[in-house]
Amino acid sequence: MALNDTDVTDAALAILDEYGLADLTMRRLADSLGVRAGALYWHVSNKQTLLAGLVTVILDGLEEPAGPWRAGLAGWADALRSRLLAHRDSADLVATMRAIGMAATDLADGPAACLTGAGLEPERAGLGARTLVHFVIGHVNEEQQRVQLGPLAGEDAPPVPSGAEDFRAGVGLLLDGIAAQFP
Amino acid sequence: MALNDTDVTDAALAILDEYGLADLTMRRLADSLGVRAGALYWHVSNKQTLLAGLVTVILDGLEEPAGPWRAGLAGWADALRSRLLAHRDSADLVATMRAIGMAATDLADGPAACLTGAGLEPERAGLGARTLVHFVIGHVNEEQQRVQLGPLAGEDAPPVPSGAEDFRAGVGLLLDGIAAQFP
DNA sequence: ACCTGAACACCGTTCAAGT
DNA sequence: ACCTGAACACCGTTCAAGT
Repeated sequence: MALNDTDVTDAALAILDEYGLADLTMRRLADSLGVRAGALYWHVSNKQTLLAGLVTVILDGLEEPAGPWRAGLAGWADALRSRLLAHRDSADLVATMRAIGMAATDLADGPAACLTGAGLEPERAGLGARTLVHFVIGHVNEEQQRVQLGPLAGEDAPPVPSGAEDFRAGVGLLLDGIAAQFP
Repeated sequence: MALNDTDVTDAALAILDEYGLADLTMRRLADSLGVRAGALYWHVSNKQTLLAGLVTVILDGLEEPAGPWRAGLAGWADALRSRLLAHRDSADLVATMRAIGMAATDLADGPAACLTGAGLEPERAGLGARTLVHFVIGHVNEEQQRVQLGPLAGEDAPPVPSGAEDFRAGVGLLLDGIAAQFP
C-alpha cells in the first residue's frame, strides 16, 4: 500500500517527538516508513518544506487572541506555549523556520491585530506583538533545552526558575511594557 | 610555519563574516588555512568549542551595564547589538550556543546584577534580564536574516520597520515593563 | 609537535530504471 | 503512480603513519 503525503508528515512528527530535531533526517524518516530515502521526494519537495509542514501541524488550531487585549494576549501566549510544549524541540523548529522566512501566516499577526483593535498605532502594535512572540518562543526553547540538558547537568543547574509561573511573570512584564505604549 | 590556535579562530571568524554560518565547515576552514580537515583537531577539540570561541571573541570587551538602571540597560543593549551586527549570523550563532548551554559567562548576568543593585528582587531581576537578552538576540537575528533574504524577496517585504529606531523602541517597551516590576 | 591520508559513519538530493 | 539503486557532493571526527 503506497504512502500518502500525510503519512510522511505523521512519521516525521513521531521521530521529532521521540528522538528530537537533530535526529530527524530524511534517511531515518525513510527507514521508519520502510522505504528508501529517495522515495520521500515523491511526496515532499525537500526537507525544508517538510519541516514547514510540521510547524503548521503543531500550530494548527491555535486561535487568534480575543476579548480585551490584555487578557486576550495573556491567554494566547499560554495557548501558544502549550502547543509548543506538546512537541519536542518545537520552539527550536519554529524559530528556525521563522528565521528562514517561512512563517506562512506569521504568528505575530494575530496579536498585532488585537492591539491595533484596542487602539494602538500599527507600528507599536507590531513591535509589541513581535516582542511577545519572541518571548514565548525563547522561553519555551529554554524550557525544552533544559529537559535535554537536565539529566546531564548535576544539581548545580543554572538558577533559572522557569516553568509556568516564570512564563506568566514574563508575559506580565511584557504586557506592562505594551500598556505603557498606549496613548 | 605551524598553525597556532588563534590562527584557527581568526580564520573561522573570517569565513563567518564572508560566507555565513552555514558555510563555516571544518573542511572549508581547513582549506582556507591550507591544511587538511583532520589537522584542525590538533588545535581545537571539536567544532562546538570552536564556535564557542567565536562567541567569546565577538562579545569580548562588552562592558557590564553601569549607572542608573534604565539608562545603563539601554546603553548595554545598544552595545550588545552593535557587537552582534559586526559579524554575520552572530545572533544565530550566539542563540545556538546559549541553547546548547555553553554561555560561558551568561549574557544575562550583568543586566540582572544591575537590576538587583537598583533594588529589584533577584527573581524579577533575572526574568527581566533574560527577557532583555532574548529581545536583543531575537531582534538582531531578524535584522541579519533580512539582509540575507532581502535580495531574494521583492519589494513586497514584510512590514517590519526594524533598524536602530525599532530596536530602541522595543528596548523602551521592555524597560517600561521592568519598571512596573519595581516595588 | 604538528600534519597527511585514509577511512568511518553519516548527510540532502537527484534520477535513471524498474513495477 | 510510486519506489529502488546508485550515485553525487558533501558533513564531523578519528587515527595510524609520516616529518
